[in-house]
Amino acid sequence: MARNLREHSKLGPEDVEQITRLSFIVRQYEPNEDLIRQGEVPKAAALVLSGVVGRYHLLGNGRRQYISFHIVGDMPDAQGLFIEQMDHTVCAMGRAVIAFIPHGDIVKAFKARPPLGFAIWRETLIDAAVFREAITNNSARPVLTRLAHLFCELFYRARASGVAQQNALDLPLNLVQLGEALGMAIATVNRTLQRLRASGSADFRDGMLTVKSWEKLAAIGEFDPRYLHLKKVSPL
Amino acid sequence: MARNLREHSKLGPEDVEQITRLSFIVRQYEPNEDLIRQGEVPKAAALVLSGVVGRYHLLGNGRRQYISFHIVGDMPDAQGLFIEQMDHTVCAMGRAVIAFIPHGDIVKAFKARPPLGFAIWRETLIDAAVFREAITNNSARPVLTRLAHLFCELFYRARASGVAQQNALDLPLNLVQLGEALGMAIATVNRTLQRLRASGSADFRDGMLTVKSWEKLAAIGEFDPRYLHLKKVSPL
DNA sequence: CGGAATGTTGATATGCCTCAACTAAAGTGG
DNA sequence: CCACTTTAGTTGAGGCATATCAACATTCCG
Repeated sequence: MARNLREHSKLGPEDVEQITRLSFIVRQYEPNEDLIRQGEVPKAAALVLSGVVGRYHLLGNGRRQYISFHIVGDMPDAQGLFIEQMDHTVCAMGRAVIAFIPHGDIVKAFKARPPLGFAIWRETLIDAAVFREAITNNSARPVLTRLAHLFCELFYRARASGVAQQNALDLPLNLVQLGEALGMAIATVNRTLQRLRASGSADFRDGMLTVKSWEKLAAIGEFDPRYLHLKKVSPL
Repeated sequence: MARNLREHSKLGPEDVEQITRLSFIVRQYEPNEDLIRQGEVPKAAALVLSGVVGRYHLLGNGRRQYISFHIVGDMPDAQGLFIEQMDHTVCAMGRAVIAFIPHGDIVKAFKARPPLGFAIWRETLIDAAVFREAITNNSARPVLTRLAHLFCELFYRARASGVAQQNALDLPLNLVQLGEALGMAIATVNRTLQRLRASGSADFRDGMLTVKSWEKLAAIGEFDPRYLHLKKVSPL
């Protein structure tokens, strides 16, 4: 948690120490299991220890719209600290290990160390920047660019968190879920994935993303990482 | 500002008093004038006193993707408090009057009255909820629903802020901007507007939205206001 | 071995985009 | 005050990207 917050915020030793004093419980989730549902009132904040979690809106027809994906170190429902009722659901994409930190503890830590509160605030603000980019991605870009952009973002963030291997990333998503994130039909996801492969930029299969050429992928995805507000990362 | 924060957060008299002590400067903007641009580093936060402002991403082809619209009482760039560089531009849609409050003053106010900080934090979190809804709206809903949903949201928020007349709202947008917000071509915006009119739910023309039947409009837009996390508003 | 989940492919349909022409209103300069 | 230009909106025709549907392949698992 400290490492990830430091990826975007300045924290002193006292702040880090304060983090280590937070109480928490850990739980493992199976693929597709929900951590917290739309309408519920969270009492603790989730911190991803391993795996990938996603957030989604439930649609009228029973389908989902995935909003964002989160990897190690992310707090996918930090907004629950000050918004009582969940307006979306958080679920494990693959198997995932999650730490839950009681809201009360976090707020107490803010009082003791305001910079810690600012760092978590900042985390929620970066979250919002990612949402903004998703609006643009899904509204204004053709499917190939859209898919490439998502892969760029996830790979870049994974590199920043240190969970990506040199050029590969565990991404436990299937075609349906990719489609529900990007607003495209499953058949289109499939064909677009093949176009990406053919371009020699990236290969996604069996929940594993392999970046063949970061340059090409970033070009296809029109990816500019500044919106992530992270420290510089060498992408490859 | 106090009225709008209270629309979603509890503030004591001391908090409100603290707000009145903030220093600020006021400026009027002409339609389409930018308040702050992508890449710039804001030193003050904008508060909308009158008019409508929008946020947008600049796309490769020179077009825009509008991210959100903001009305009286909103702080459209509160995220600038903790994110140095703007990843999008904020501009006036129609004529607008804006108050700028120096970041330093706001942070000082947080130190004096933490609930005030939490209220502004909460404001940025509601912002994020609006973004999430926009992702779903633009990715998963057909054009008629999409347009109706946007109108529902803006009208509902305007009612909460007290700027809407009984059933009408000044919405200084043209078809191009509506299209750039919803990811649709201008011709489609036009035809969809006509379908809305024909449905007897709402009429938008010359920058004025008239809600003929809130029930119908909310049904067409599949609108559920809970994601706005406001106190109950009687919509009509 | 059968069944479920996931991915693949082709054929067809369609919603929306693009383009282009036209109207209407508003602003501008002689 | 009137031609002229500009801007915003409207409409129709045609095309295309993507959705939908259906069949089939593959893998996994009990």
